[in-house]
Amino acid sequence: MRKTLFGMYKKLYAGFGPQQWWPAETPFEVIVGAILTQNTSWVNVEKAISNLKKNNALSPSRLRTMPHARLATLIRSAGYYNIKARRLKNFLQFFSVHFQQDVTVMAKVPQERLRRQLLAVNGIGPETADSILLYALGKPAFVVDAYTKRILGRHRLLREDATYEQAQNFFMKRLKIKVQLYNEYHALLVRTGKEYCLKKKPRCSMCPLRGF
DNA sequence: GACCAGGCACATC
DNA sequence: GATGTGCATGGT
Repeated sequence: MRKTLFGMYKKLYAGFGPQQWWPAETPFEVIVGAILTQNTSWVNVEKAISNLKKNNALSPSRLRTMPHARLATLIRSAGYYNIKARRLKNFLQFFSVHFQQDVTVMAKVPQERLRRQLLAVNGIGPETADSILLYALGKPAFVVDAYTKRILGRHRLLREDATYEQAQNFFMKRLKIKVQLYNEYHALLVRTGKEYCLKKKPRCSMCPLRGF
């Protein structure tokens, strides 16, 4: 098969199988995780989330009304805990005012409009917004992250310093607009990135994309 | 001890 | 519009 982005997807899927993303029990937990995982490894986020659960704090009302210092302590393991506590609270304020803390209400807003609204929240950038749209709300937003750009860059498909929108358009213009495809593709890119497309010592010879 | 991780806002030029 | 910096823990 000629080099296509769908061909790349098939190679990844053949190599790794389904990734079962997003690892969370509820859409709200997806949103919290999306904010906590900013520039942070997922294992550290898992600890923070389980800590929130253990303290019965993982609900919109609890998080919104909890003192900043308390929240920061609970999410400490995720790093940047002061900033992330503020960002969570920014989102929860927005979530309360516009959607009555109800994910199904938020999901009724048309995708483009909702994306702009999310981006207007301080602390939510393009990747976090698209992660929420795709993995919490099931909307077809292709999520781009550092691994995505690195992999495209290493395969000379796009400059590694391309903007978020450039990388996202690169995928969305070439793939069918399908939630399940976007879901699995991003998860597979992260999986490959973690295991093989490392920054300093890439392990290309073992990568499912070798020879692509 | 250096390097890295499923970013983002903000300052400055 | 591009480029630099602060934010912080925990694993390799």
